[in-house]
Amino acid sequence: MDIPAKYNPAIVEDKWYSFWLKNRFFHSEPDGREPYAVVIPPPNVTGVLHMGHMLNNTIQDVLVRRARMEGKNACWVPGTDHASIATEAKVVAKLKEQGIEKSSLTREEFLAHAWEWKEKHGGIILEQLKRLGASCDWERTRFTMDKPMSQAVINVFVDLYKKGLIYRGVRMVNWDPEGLTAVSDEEVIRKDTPSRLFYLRYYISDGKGNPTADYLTIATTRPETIMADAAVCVHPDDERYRKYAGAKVIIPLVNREIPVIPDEYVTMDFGTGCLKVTPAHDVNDYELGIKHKLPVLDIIDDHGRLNEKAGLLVGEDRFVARKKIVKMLAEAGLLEKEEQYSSQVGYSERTNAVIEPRLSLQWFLKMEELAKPALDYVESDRIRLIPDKFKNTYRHWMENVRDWCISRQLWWGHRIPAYYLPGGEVVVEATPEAALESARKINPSLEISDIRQDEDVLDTWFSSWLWPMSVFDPEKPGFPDRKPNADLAYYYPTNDLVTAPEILFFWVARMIMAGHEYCHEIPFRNVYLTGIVRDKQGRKMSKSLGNSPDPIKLMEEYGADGVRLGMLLCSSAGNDILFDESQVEQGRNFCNKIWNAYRLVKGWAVEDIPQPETSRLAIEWFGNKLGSTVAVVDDHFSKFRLSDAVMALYKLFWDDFCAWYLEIIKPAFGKPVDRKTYEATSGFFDSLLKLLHPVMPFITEELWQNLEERGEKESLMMQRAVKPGAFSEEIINNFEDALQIVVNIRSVRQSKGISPKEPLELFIKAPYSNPALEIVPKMANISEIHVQDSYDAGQNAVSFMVGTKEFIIPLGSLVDMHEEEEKLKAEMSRLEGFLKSVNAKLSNEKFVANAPASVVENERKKQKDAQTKLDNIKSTLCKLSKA
RNA sequence: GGGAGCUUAGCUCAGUUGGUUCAGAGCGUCUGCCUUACAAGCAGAGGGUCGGGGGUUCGACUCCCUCAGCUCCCACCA
Repeated sequence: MDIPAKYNPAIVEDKWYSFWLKNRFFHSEPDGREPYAVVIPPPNVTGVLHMGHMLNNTIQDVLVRRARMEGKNACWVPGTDHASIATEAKVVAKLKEQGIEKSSLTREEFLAHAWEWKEKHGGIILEQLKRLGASCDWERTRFTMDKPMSQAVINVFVDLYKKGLIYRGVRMVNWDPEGLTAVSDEEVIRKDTPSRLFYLRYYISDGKGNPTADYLTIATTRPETIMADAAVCVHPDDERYRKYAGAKVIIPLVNREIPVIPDEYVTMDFGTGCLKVTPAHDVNDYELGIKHKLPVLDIIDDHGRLNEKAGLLVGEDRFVARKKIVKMLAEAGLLEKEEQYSSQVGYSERTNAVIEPRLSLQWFLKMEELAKPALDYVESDRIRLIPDKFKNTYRHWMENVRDWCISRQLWWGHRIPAYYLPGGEVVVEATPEAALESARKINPSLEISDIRQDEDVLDTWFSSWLWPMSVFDPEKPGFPDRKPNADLAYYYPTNDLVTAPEILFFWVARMIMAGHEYCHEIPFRNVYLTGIVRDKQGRKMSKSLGNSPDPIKLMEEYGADGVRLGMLLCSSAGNDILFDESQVEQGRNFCNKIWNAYRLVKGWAVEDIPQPETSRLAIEWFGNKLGSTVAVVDDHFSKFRLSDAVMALYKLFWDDFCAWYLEIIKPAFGKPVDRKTYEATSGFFDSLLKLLHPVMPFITEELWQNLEERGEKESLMMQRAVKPGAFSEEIINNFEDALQIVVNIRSVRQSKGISPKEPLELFIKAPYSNPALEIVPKMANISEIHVQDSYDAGQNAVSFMVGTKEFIIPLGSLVDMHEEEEKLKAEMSRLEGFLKSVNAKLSNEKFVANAPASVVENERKKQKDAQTKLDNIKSTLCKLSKA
């Protein structure tokens, strides 16, 4: 035999992927068929494939390939995201390695570097997806900063601004002192961080700015911000501090007077019940400051260092300053005590720097109006979240939505199309020329050089929220009334979106908003939320932990199909995935199983000889089994129960097809197979390959191509899917009863140490008729089957039951009759107990009255079956005791 | 502190309006096999009082309450 015993994915995968590409099988254009569209969650343009991508894209590919085989016009649009902050951080780091500081470059120079980086690394992740077998329409590959895509972003900004939904305002933002940009609330990760709580003395002023002997003690974790204090706040009901109403205290070291103000915000039993209010550096304090009209003093600069307004420790980093000021306070006798304290500190998701709450001028998008219809779509199930538990989370977020800070102090991204006039006025237009025109309405003498464009770029998500529209028709977003182009009209709304729950709000919710605003439509019908891929210990896989396997290496070792199957087997929607290499190993083993089944069938000589009855029976059974399993698999897929669907296919192939069907029809070694059986088997193989193809595209294509002569442009991926077939439960049940008999006989052999080579006889109590019984002799090495009224227990025997029937195998001296008797007695008492509970149920009038008829009927059947079994056992026991 | 969710076999998970012989699957484990498709394999077996307690019901893994443990989201007491 010249087919190797082990499947080698390496030599197969490249071959077929190139073949698919060459024939443009992935490409889609609008036509008369029903469309099926999926847009990829665009990965970071400079990213590399990680396990999350593997899972996500495997699922998308399975869905897309299935739709394609169902005859739909499937279109999976790939692309990448410019990921402004992440990419800019990478470019900055790269430049630093080369000894170039970002600050030494102009915007244009920096962007030139960034584009160069993008051109060099931008394609990597998409190339990696090809290894996985992703059937994306690569001719439609998009990048969020492509010219037309960018234009869409700008147009939308202008449109929303003109609708009054975008505004500029001073807000407390999450400042990332490392990335030197504001980040959104969602990009801040709160982590329990051990810190210290310092108790500081603020002496009461005598009214002339001099300290009295009396003082208030406040607790703070941020002593370095005392220079920015605007007040000390106490609870109005706090007896301890009532007498200080209207008093002033003196900030330690700084010696500036600030008022003591009352506010319910203070928690009396935390710390000392006395709170220092620092409006510029804390969100709550800022709110308090507005309420009590306190002055705002900002003492921290962009880099997180104290600025000249601090007066003390100018130029020191905030954390260094903290240490130093504590020392100074201690030396001045103003530090009462300090204690360990664990508090929630915000960290930047991108740079991991401690977030500094900071006041700054930013662009915001009003969310309330946009959120309302987006919530309705999900509430009314026009958009389905899978699993639907995420509806709750989604609702909670949409009902408490806050305005979206959309400006970022970066260069890599879509530059905000706002232009400032010398007089400070702002105009927002899509182009500098249009801006000038608008500006001239304010001041007719202006020239283009007089207006200055905003330096900031837009949040990345402000472009990705248009993705499902702009990949098809970049002109459309920004112009709600324009007619969609042919692509958008045909593919939109898309069908399924597969993404991670962590970006449900970042991305999914906002796409729904944008879709409503600009297409008056939903962007997709189903949102399948995958789990987070974690390692065996439940830790999220991440580069920093180093606990993530390299997907490319994994595919090299186990094959893309093996990895795909491994990922799918353990992925139920919304649940996190505890990744273990053994799952991928299982996938590889399954590939090998398929490979060897093919090897077996392909190795047979076919001759025109009579078909054995056993083969006819097996063919009849497997045909029915296949029909029923396809229905089950389709049902699982329709409910996005992917791992169940895949497992059903796995068992159909491994257990039903290989372990039973092939073993039954397999001719003796060296003997030919009859033509009828061969052709049926070949047909089954064809169906199985079609069923498995969406899950394991490479190996199935390879085998399908070899199964028969194929045309030059024929491909399995373009074949029609196998439809659920009509099936007879009776045929399936009869056959599977026969299989159960085989299993029981094998089990008897194993437990009694009888070789499979030693033939045995089987006795069945009449009446018994099951056409499938014919397979038993071949599969269990039974020399004769006797169906007769009674079995004379003159010789020792073991028995077993399948259904309610009893089967007996005479074993002579091999069997320990005492042991058999004990076994039967144990079974008898179990059955008696069971019967008792069934009888109790049936004699309960309430049960008979209240339970549905079918349930009662079933109890009656249980009763009858149990009774039959019991009778059988009793009569056997009786014979045993006679013998 | 508010909200959501989870807890079923050694591991990962199913269990679909409360009712089929319903306590399941895969992997792992154990036993016996290198039986010419496959040891990445074949055959067989064992394994759980469904987190604890209470309640509703003729009937609860399933519904309610409660306790314990875990996860996530939101808000944050400085």
